[in-house]
Parts: sequence; C-alpha cells; structure tokens
Amino acid sequence: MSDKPRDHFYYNPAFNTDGKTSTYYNPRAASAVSSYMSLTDCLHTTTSMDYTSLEKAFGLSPSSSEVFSSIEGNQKQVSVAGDLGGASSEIMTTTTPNSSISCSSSEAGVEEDSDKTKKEEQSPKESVDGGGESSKKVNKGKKKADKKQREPRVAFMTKSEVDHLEDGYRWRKYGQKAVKNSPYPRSYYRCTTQKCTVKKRVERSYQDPSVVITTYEGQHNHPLPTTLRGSSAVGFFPPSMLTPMPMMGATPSFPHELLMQINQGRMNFSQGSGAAGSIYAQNVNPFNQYQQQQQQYQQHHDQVPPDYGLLQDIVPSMFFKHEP
DNA sequence: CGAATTTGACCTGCGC
DNA sequence: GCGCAGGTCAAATTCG
Ligand SMILES: [Zn+2]
Repeated sequence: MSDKPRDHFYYNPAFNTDGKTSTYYNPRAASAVSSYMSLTDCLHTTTSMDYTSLEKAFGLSPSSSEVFSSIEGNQKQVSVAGDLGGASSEIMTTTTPNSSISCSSSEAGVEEDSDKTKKEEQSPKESVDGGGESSKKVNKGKKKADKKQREPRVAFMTKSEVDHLEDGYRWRKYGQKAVKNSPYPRSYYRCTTQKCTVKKRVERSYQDPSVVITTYEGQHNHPLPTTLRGSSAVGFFPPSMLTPMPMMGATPSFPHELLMQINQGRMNFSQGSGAAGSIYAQNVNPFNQYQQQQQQYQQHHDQVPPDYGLLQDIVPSMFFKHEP
C-alpha cells in the first residue's frame, strides 16, 4: 500500500529582472529541477490550460493534494515565490536543461511592438454626434491610447479551503466570471486603497479543488493597512529574506518587492498550529545544483547539510522530511 | 445608512 | 465579420 512516493511540489516563481520569467523549482522531482517558463505569459489571459500544461510538465498529478493534506491541517501555503536580487537574468540563458518546459505562449500578449507602425493612429472614431440616443451605450473603457500594458503577474498556488486568502491588503471585489473548463469561478479584486491599481484574481484549481490560485498584478504604492499589520507574522520571516532588499529602494518597480510584500502579507494566515511553510528557495542559477546536492545530502544523512543556508533556513524541516 | 458584494451588460482581443 | 472568452463596469442588492 501506499508505496506512492510522496512528493512535495513547490512552485517557485523566481522572477527575472524583467519580471517576466520565472523559474519553477520542484525539490523532489529531480526531473523538473530547473524548469523555467514565462509565468506571465502563461497566465496571460488564458488559464487553466496553462496551468494544466504546467502541472503535466512537472508530473504533478491530482494526487498531489494528498501530499499537502498530510502536511497541514488548516490552510498552509504550498508555494511561495523566491526572490532574487538581480543576478537572475542568467537563468534564462544559461539553463537550457533537459526538462525545460518553456510554455511558449509568449507572444500571446506581450509583443511590445509587433505592430508599432500603425499603433498610434488607432483612434476609435466614436464621435458621431448625430444621434443623441447613442449615449445609452455605456461607453466605458478609456479610449485614449490606453495600452493595456499588463504588468507582470505573480501567481501563487495555495492549498486552502477558503478562496480569499488574507494577504494583508484590503480588496474590493469587482467581478466574477466563470472559467472555461472549470466548475469554479474566478473572482476579480482590486486594492481598495485609492491611487493603488493593484489587482488580483482568485480562482480554484479545477483539478485540485483544494488549491487556490491567486494572481497578483501590479504593486502597491502604499504600506499595508495598519489594522492588519499587527498580526502580520513578520517575525516569522527568515532573516535572509528580510534583511537584503538591495534593489531599487524607492521605486518598487517589479517582482521582488511585490513578492516581498505579498509574502509578508500572506504570512498572516499562518496560525500558530505548527509552522506554516513558506519555501523560499532562492533557486537562482547557481543554486539549482546546490539544491540538488542539498537534497541528496539530506536523503543520505537524514539531516540538512552544513551550510548554504537558504533553504533550510527557511523551510520548516517538516517540508523536507517526507520519508514515510 | 454607507460600504461592500452581486450580477448581468458591456468591451476587447483573438481565432475561425 | 462573428462568436467566444477574459476582463471590467455599475446598478441593484445585501451586509454591517
Ligand atoms: Zn494597494
């Protein structure tokens, strides 16, 4: 019985400097050690299909949820983003390993200038002053040169019974749509802080109903609401995670900061019942090997390797000892 | 009674 | 050009 090898799947979106590329790291599935893909692209507009392919590529099966449940009881996060200072760009080029997934949906929505030629001329002629009744039309949408330049998106897969996870910010729901191929709807939220344009989508995986997929878009231009900050388990954070923060200080431009904030926020729901897990595998280029080695080491010695810090510094041991 | 959510209409991009 | 799917708006409704 059992004999099914337990695997813990940690999706570790490690973002590139451009905020578009992410690296997925699966500590147990040796095959998928260093796969990478453009998360942004994959999540672009589509949805579950992309996730599906992602899961397949990782050998992630519906049964994975079982693994999770064995770990926690309430609601613990399953995946977290690891942030890298800036040397990440190498990942893209360097790694071209066996199992690179490269979910090529790239140009789907990111082309910056495929049509730049006639782009600006595109003024919607909605003038037509003739009929007054035309006003009935809602005519929302900013007609202007509104380049819908979507900001990088960050997705988290979290095992949770509740759809809306507490992340420290205040959100106002502004929409809900049915998701194709999924019985679960997708909810659209917007940060309630004025002037803040951060949005997030929440949907439940149609394959693993226990998993909630939360996608953030944009970054907050304000601190967390003080009301919620108190309980925010900032202290829970690994020192290595909190201290650094080297990059652009005042211009929270991209992923790193975002992740930081999100993580800080979402640590919230890690109620004291035993170490919620956040895995900050800083799986950057040089680290893929590290991590593998570390794991092997662990498997052989049944304990963490001497140094290299990062992982076990952060990862609750329970996450790593998966022995039956 | 004000704030947040619900929910169908509406808009936009894309593929056929 | 049409229809589909994702995303947004906003009036109506519910919530606190
Ligand atoms: Zn905000």
